[in-house]
Amino acid sequence: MTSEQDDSRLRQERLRKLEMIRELNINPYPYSFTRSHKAQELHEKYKDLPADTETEDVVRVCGRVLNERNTWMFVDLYDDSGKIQLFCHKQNIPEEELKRLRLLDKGDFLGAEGTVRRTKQGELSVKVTSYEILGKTLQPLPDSWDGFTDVEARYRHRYVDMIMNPNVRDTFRKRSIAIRTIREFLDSRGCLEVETPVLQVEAGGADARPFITHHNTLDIDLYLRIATELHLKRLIVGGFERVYEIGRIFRNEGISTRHNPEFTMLELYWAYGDYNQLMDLAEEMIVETAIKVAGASKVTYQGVEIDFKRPFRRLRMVDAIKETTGLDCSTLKTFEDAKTAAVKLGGVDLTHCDTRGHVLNAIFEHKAESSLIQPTFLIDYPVEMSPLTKPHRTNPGEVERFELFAYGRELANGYSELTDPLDQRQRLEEQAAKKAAGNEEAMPLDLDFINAMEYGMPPTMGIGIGIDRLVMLLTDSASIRDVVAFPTMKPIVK
RNA sequence: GCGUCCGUAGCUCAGCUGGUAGAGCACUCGGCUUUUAACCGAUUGGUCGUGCGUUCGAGUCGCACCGGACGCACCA
Repeated sequence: MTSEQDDSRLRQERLRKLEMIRELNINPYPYSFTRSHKAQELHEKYKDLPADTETEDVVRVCGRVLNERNTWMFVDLYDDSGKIQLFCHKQNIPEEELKRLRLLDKGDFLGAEGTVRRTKQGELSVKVTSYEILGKTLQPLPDSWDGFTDVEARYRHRYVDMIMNPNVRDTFRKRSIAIRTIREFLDSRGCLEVETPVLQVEAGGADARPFITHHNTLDIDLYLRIATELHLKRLIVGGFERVYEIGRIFRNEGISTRHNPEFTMLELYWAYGDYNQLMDLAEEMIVETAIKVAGASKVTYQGVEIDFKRPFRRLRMVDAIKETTGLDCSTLKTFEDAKTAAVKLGGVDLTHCDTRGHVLNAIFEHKAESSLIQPTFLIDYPVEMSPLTKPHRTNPGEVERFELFAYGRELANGYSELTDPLDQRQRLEEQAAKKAAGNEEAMPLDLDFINAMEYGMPPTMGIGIGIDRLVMLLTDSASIRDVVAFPTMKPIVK
């Protein structure tokens, strides 16, 4: 096991110092501190101050001590805007107070007052005349020489990760910017942000295994939602023409660098539009988000340049298959034809395929998906794997669905929503039959959803975007855990 | 669930075909210093992931287990 950051020797030492601070009648955990400037503000205000120059300007700064040199003569103080150096010298501070600095440790919070100067070395500093401790640390921070690199420890103690690794804080700021951009984009287009139930009697709207929980007084099992789709569409039925939810989704599946059991999805439903208009809208939103987060529509992800430049390529699934395998799907009339062709290609896992459409999708996933590096809308899916999607207006057996891929990964899924209640009932009954036959990922029959649709639903376009995966791409994060502040971890068994 | 790799001091790691458990950093003490110290000196710190086995002798070899990383599978 890795360190729990509780080495008793180092902690005891800090407890000893804490005791000494208290014996001096100093509160090591005071109530407030009035600051005049953040570090960044000082750097901006005094950017033209020459080296080895003093000012008379008195400032008050506060933050966390992360480094100290020359026996506390130079202290690196960090706030959430950056670093400012403190210069602590007996010339300016009473000697006994100067000595008390040694009761501090790296990691402690400190407030200081003094004048602004730039040192001979060119480092902007606060020449400290008085200081106060604002929070004593008991746990030692990781070695700043080696950094905090243990992958497991970083995720388990994310707060330490954030203290030690500025890029981690930066990633979460960017995540916030991404979500805010999307909100503003949608709000400015008349979309209404709504909230729908997390706890559901049946978990529908996607193919995934749900988490199960229990309500005590009702004495019933409930599922955590695997999608927000079915409730958002009820809102469309209810008369809201543009609704969206940025919500946590829970799926009881494997954990990997691209999957966290809980993740954040944007789902948007917009009446009177179809999947063609939706692709235009999605492009615009994603490009705007990329520019706000990464500064440009072009980003580098894991060494590969990804250009979110409009328009994104639009590629029919059957054409993607043809491009990479040479296979003409129109010659595959039946499930058996498709299976035979897939076996002939080799390397296609058909374990969960029970229809022609699923086989085509498997061929795509195994042969073509990883080659979709630049943003590409894969369009026109087989009807069998899309029970909530409107049939294609011209191509039999297909539906008006797209998925957006970038770096070979799925980012979004959208379609012209199925609005025919009779067709919907039939498709969900087929799903329910599969579920009854043991397919854990098939959708349950949500009769109330069908009932809602029987009350009438306008033509609607709808999309789901994996926010975590989008943020991964825009922040060059290799793992979904890098963009989730507190990723799911196996508990430590003692 | 399967495969590959990994587990030695608080951290980063060394430790050869089996033979006295090490280094740097951190911590503590001391020194030096009115502009950079990631300095100098000394001390402290270990059930070598756990268990069993082979052996005169195991950090090292074997087996099992625990934990982790990555990949695959599952999953958009």
